[in-house]
Amino acid sequence: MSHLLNDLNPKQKIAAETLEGAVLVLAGAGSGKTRTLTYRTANLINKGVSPSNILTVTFTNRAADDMKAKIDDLVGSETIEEMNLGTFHSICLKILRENLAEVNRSEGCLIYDTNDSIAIVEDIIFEFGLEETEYAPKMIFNIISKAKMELVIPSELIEEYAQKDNQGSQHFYQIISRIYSEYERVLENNNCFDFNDLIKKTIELLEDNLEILAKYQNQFQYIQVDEYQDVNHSQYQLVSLLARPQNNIFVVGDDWQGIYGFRGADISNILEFEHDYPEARTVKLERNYRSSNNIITASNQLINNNSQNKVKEAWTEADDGAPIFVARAENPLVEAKYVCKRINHLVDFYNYKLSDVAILCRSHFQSMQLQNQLPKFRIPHQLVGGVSFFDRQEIRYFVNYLKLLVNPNDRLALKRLFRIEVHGVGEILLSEINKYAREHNLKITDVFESPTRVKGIGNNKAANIIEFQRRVIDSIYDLREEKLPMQKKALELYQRVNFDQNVLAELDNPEERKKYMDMFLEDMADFQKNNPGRGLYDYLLINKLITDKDITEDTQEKVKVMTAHSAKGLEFPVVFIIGAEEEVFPHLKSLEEKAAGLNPYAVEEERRLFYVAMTRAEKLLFISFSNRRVSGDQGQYKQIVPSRFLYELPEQRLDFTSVESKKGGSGIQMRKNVEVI
DNA sequence: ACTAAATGTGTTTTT
DNA sequence: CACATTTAGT
Repeated sequence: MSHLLNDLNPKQKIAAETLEGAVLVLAGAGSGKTRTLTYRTANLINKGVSPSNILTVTFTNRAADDMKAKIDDLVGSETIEEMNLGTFHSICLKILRENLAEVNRSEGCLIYDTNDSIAIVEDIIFEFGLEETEYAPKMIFNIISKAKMELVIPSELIEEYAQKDNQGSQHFYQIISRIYSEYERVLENNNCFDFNDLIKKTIELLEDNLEILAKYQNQFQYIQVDEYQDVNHSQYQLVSLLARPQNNIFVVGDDWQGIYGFRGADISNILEFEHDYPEARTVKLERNYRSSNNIITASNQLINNNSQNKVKEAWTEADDGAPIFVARAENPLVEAKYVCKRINHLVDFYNYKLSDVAILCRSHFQSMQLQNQLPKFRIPHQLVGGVSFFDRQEIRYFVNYLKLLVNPNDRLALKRLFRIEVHGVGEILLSEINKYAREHNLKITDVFESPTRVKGIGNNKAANIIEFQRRVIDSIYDLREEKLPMQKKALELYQRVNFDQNVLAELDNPEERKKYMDMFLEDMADFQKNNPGRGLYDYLLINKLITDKDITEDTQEKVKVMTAHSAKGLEFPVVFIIGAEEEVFPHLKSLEEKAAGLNPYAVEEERRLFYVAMTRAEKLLFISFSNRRVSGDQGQYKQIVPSRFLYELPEQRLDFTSVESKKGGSGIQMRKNVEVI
């Protein structure tokens, strides 16, 4: 199998052949880092390492799937199943599921997403009688979440944060610490994990149980981590814990592409790898195989405006290629039309396919204008990320029934069902019911049996609650006992609670929602067919962890629209970056964070994100911005300042165009080289 | 006292 | 334009 490594260049080969000890691969965009990682894995297996002894961590599920497919080509599919390949979250979930009792959870334990977590915090704040204006649930959750990523427990929170934040008083953090500890208690009671728990609880499990730690350390003889620049403190701790004592740890990353600071990612992990592992071997992959020289040169010049960089070059033997097309549009509508026209032009005259094209934006909302215009130009498109199928209201509603079916302890799901189904009882009465249950040491569903005991609940309201209890809760508890295939079970529940009549009919557009519900039930059937032996529980868990589910299925001829974040790791012959404007890209929040001194590197992260966006392009790169934007309702125009990043690109590599809508006409005038910004 | 309708607001990025 | 908060109505 030695020919396998001949596909690699000398540097890549060194990386793929260094199997023992700590290795840091600094790999620029398009330098073949996934390829190297894939070949190294195949090499390990060919050298006799058992696939089950290899742990490979990727940053997204999509990257994991990609790599699986590539390794599959090299070594065959049966070994893939034995390998531990996935995101931190999915790997940790697997470990936790093997040791639920040790982390105070039991069968049926589900995952709370950010919305769920905030809802829990909101309840606690309400229960503690705190003012939501002063203690905004979202803000509190962010603090808790950050603490969990840094492995700070409630009792440590005060001294960790009170001094650092001079605006927050000691008192403020004392209260947050109390909320945090209550939050942890509620999650345990509800038999749930939040995203951070997946990492944090795994570390606690390993630290508290030395034989379990030894077992996994022994299993994961070889550890490989992709996108190491995006690893946060807890993930870093987990990796170093598992890698001991042999420290066969191979990390790949690019400090220029660290864009997840907001999620706790700390690029000093990659910057200090050689300090953490003094024996480490460092390999730099600097040759770019992806983009034209103009794109490489321009993006290099951009990224060198950052102060926090590891010394690294990026070079290519490719030709200059086309210049980078920069366009100023009169307003966002004109900008969207410009993008559409260019795409049609490329398809009609330059032999590009629609699937060659990606449109990247900073924030989801920017894609609205495009979503309107693309169909008008008959350009099929696919929105990647954003509001997914599973975020639709009716799907979210129905998932609550299923969650309770799987995990009867999930009080949040129960509460949401109550809010959906029971009319005439709002926030205040429900908390009275809760209080009654607590004081009399009853389950809340026991109180539902005879609700008139609670003050404020009269006969009419009681009747509604009892009806809810019979139709919904009893159905769910009955169905728990039955041994049915999950899709049958879900369908049965759907009919028993009469979802169509009781829920869908109350919402707007019930017919359309019904269609999505049918799709949902169909998706469950598919899952069941493709994953024999797995049940409803797996289905719910997987949908929590996989947000880019629909990306792989659709390989049709479509233009892809996505955020720069979700474009990471991908490449396209043609890339459009829209909204290259101050306060959009770089985002206003980052500018504010920097101005307030909260995060001096906020704008550097935006620059890295812009760098990521640019380096997705292989041949053609278009960057556009608008001149003015409608700000109020009635035509108040706000002048827009072009992004500072545009000024950081080398002029001689650009081709500047100004785009205006012709008065009274439908066309767009192109004036070439009017001026260079 | 609670709900439903009407107004107001403000919008990062994701596992 | 989707969300939350305020206001009027039952």
